Amino acid sequence: MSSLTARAEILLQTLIKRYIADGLPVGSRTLAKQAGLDLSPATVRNVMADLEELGLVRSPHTSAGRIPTQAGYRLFVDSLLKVDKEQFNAKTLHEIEEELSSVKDPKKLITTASGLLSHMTRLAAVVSVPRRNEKLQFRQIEFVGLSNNRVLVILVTRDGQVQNRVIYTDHKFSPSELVQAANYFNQAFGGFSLEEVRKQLLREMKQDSLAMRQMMRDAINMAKPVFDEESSSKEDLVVSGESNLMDIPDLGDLKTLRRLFDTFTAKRDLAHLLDESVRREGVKIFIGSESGYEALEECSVVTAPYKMNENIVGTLGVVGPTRMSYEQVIPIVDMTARLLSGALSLDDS
Amino acid sequence: MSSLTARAEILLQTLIKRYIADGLPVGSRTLAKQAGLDLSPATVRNVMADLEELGLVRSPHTSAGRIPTQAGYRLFVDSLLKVDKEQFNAKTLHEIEEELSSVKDPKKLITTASGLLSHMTRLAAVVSVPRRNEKLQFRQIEFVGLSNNRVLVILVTRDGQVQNRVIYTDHKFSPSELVQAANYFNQAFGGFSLEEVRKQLLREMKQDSLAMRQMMRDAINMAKPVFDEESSSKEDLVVSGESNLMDIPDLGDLKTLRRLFDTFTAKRDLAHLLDESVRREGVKIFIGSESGYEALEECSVVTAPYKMNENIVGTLGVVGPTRMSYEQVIPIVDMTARLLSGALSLDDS
DNA sequence: TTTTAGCACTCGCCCACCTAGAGTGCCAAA
DNA sequence: TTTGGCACTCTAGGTGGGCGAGTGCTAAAA
Repeated sequence: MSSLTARAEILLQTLIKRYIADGLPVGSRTLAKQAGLDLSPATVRNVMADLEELGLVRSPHTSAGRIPTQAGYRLFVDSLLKVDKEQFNAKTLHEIEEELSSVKDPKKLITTASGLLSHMTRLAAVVSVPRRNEKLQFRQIEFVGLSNNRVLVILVTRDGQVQNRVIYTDHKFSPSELVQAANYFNQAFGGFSLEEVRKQLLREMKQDSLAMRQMMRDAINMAKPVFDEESSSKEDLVVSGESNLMDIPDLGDLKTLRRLFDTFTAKRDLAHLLDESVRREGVKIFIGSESGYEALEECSVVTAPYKMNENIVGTLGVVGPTRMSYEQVIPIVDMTARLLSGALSLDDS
Repeated sequence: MSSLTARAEILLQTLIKRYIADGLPVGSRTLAKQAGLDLSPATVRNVMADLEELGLVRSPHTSAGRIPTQAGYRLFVDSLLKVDKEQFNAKTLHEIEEELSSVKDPKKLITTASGLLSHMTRLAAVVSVPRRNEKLQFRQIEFVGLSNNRVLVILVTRDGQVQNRVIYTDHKFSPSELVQAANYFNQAFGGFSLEEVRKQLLREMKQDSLAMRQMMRDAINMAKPVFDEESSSKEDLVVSGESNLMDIPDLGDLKTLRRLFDTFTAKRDLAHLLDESVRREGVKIFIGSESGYEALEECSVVTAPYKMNENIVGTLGVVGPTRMSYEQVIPIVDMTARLLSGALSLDDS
């Protein structure tokens, strides 16, 4: 890739900014005035011809101006775009921070973050709900007998998260049996991480030594499903502000919109996309078909991972038209990820 | 309301059916052929003029055929429409029944029902999640101490539903204190309905007799929030298949669609609408502005309440264009409500 | 060599106009 | 009361011309 002349870069940059601003193809005349380079339209035309040859811009038809191609956007966000981290004033930032920190429940926190994101960007927001962290410490288990040989198993972690599930047993347990089983279990595994507990359970079941009392065996059998479930629980997503996309003229096509909405509902593709972003810190951008999903062809996705106590646990992002204001969206996504990380980490004292 | 002649009724009925089928205004020529009455177009025109005067049909413009008005639809569903309950074959019905009864978790049952509904009708489906039934029997409460004076309160009802909440206390409780408090509470209130428990709690707190031991007081104070919460917990909705509405030409207007989607997201208006339907058994239909919500002006809503052990606990329904196939939608909504009732009631043995 | 002015050309958009077709309302006859 | 006939109305869709925006190219200027 031969590097562009400084002039070409400036022109490309102004073209893209202009196009992002009003969505109309930009002509040489406009561009010449806008760029502040004191060039004639004719010269600009020559440069545009070069850019077109490089595949960075194209004209929708002969007598229209130029619009950026996907490659053009790519170059733009990679090297032409200077993101002003301070761009949204400290006041707004503070409001957001407050709004987030006022929410106690982690699940609600995710929803709130998603809502904020879509509200600020006026685009669709996606936040991945972190799968339950295996590092969490096991605190307590509780068995509650129900009718018909059913037992309600309640699992509590050290930070106060609760998971529960009804299981079926092969015979009826008396209340005191259940209490005993729970006591045994709590003593045996208290303070372990969920991961360790599950591993240990597997081991115990394999051995199944004769020395093991029936009661312990029951306790383990009853508890096992709850510990298994969480590991198989697939990551979920919270989506909000989808309908914002209906106001965007670029996606005016009902067909496109329909596929987009179906993607949001199915969530599968989006989940994959967010997963991509989970590995590395910082904002990541998928432009058009870079996402690899047909439904997102006309869209860009801006994502950033968020952390909980220094571990990346999930990703958030927004989906909008390729012609979105990256300048504004990027810092918003970035900050929201940071603030969410902060809010999530605070509580776990 | 002067009653229509039999002929007028037949014509109106065929007109509406025809219009529902292909969405085009129906002219006198077509209608004359279709109705099987052996009338000339001219005669039909006369009748149409009468119907127009009665406000049952209207023409979009001079040289178009007629389309039903809201009042026309009303009359149609009220007295002209014969719904064939047997219309969808027993096989389908069985499949649905099986799909529903294979789901154990009540929450998932709601989601599944919603999905089925939208899939079968190709419209948007709404199912209200029943607010926690106050008639439910209290079974057990559990207090789990967390860090920083926080206590996790877990409430279990007889049928195995779990509600939990973290509360802040003014001092740290020892594990044994928490166990004692829970024991006291469980003995005092076991077997009561949630409603009774809350009432009783209020009474106890008012008295606050000196004779009351500190431990009981603590127990009551800790438990109270959980019992209060549920009563204030607003009814929630599960919506699915919204994007089906994007395929419907009647709602082609992006503006309309946008408002509709916002309504689905906000859910408030829909919840009210479903509430309307909760009082009386059977299918209820809101046509166009009858719903009272502007966003639903171009839509009809078909709802039916569902039960759990003979008590109506929620409502389900579909939202679609006014020009929907009531003939098909009504029995689907009806059957789904019945089947959901069945599936919900089975489990609570 | 680079930049600029000039010019012919292309294309999309808008508007005005037209026509065909569908359907109506009304009147007079059956 | 019903019907055929007829004049009328309105929409959808197609056509053609003018306008404006913008281009590519060429030749002259810097």
